[in-house]
Amino acid sequence: MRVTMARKVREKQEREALIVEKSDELLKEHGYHGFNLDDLAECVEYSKGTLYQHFESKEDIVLAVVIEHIKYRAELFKKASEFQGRARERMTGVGMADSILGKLVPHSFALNQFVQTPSVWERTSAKMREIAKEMMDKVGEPPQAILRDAVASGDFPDGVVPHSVMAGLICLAKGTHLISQAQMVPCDELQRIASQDLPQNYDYFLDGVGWEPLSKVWDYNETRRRLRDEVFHTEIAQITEF
Amino acid sequence: MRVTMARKVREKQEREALIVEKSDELLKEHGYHGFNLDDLAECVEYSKGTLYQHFESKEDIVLAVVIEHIKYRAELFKKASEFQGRARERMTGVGMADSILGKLVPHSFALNQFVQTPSVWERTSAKMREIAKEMMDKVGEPPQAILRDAVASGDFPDGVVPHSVMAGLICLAKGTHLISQAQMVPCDELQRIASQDLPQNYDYFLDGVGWEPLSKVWDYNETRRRLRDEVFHTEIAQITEF
DNA sequence: ATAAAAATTTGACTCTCAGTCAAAAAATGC
DNA sequence: GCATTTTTTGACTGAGAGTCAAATTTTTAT
Repeated sequence: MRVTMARKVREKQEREALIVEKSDELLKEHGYHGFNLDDLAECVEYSKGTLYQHFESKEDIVLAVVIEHIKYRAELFKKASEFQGRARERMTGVGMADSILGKLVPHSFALNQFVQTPSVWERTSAKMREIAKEMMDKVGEPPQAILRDAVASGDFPDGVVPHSVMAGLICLAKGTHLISQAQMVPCDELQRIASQDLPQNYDYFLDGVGWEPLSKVWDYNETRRRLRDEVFHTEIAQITEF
Repeated sequence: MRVTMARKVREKQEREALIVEKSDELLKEHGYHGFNLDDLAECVEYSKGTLYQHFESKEDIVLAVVIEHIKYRAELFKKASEFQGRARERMTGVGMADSILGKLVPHSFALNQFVQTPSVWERTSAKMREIAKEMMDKVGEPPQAILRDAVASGDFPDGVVPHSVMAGLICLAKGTHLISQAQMVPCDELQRIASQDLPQNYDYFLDGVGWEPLSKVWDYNETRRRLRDEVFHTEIAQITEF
């Protein structure tokens, strides 16, 4: 039966989406330790056994939640890269997208990191890991396209490896988000400063690389203002303070 | 009894050190999920009940292990900050210390991050958290001293907030180490590049900040060579490839 | 429409493991 | 050497991940 099959597949997908959605809520509310499959089963109104029809393990469910966050991140990056402006402005937009994600889905980065802990990762299914990797590639596409444009337009300095710059930016962003959620830091002011000054540090780094136009001849705060109004209007409206 | 008491305290400390040491080994080998207290009890040749005389929970033991890593990090930072040279050279040494730690104790950063997951952190004892925070302060001291020197010597540019720079460096380093241990990244080359190019990215960032002497007038690869030979000789000897 | 067959769902059950605690053992004091 | 205090022990409890045979639902065949 063609029709029946199609409905079944759709229902299965819908239920899977429901499980992931409720898991995200439970994880957000109770953290990983407080998250258990008996509660989840009750919450989605299916038995525990049925959960195992969709996911191989508890960790697999957590990875599915993380994949949703990655998907959202890829969307925001895409939007940033479509901004009309110089390549460096668009890369600034990518950094801003990350900041926005950190505010809209605060548990996102820590959960992402957690699920990549070797002992957690190895309990996820190969299928889910595959999807996660594909989704991560999608995240990488916009920044890579921007880098290509930067090189093509001559804004990017000779002798600098584009991927190295991307690595630097991504590491800077990742480190910042994790520091801002950290329980202990090498210096008390650090936490407040880190998340607050990420845009500034982005500017420093790109100036150091020599990516034109440098911040002394271009007002990137103005760029960020435009990004805020023109690109991330909807997202920022959902954040109480920005 | 004075003498008896002193011996008892010492024995307790020694046993605690043994538990932490063996836990570190077990965690390194089997990861967090494969690490259980029955195995640990057998390994240290004490019963499970005795473990609970020293630590409030499994997570408390993990935090104790992380504290040892932090202690080692503080030592390396201290050594770096005592290098004879310009402030920026010494800060470069701090970055190098982090890279060395990442190679000598590869599971260190991921475990550090893991223990700070809210649901793990809240299961640790207040006492252990206190020690962790004190140790973290020790980590922060050398970089802060270097920053003070940089400002005093005039190497540090006006109008830049010193702590913001420290935040940037720490975030860059943290992000890099976590990326290098990550299971999924936005782009395949990233992982190799990230850890390999951290010194380079450090230079870019500090150039962007405008911290004198800039890398175009000073050879920081030479600085790193000197650090390697003069400061981190012993540590680097323990690493197979650097 | 009905029965047989196939697919899906269920929750009681197993097993592992963190954490407890009463009893045993060891250390201390007199 | 005996009584008291301190320390150690490991059997036990409870929580929760993962399983699987039985129950239920859906599909197919007649």
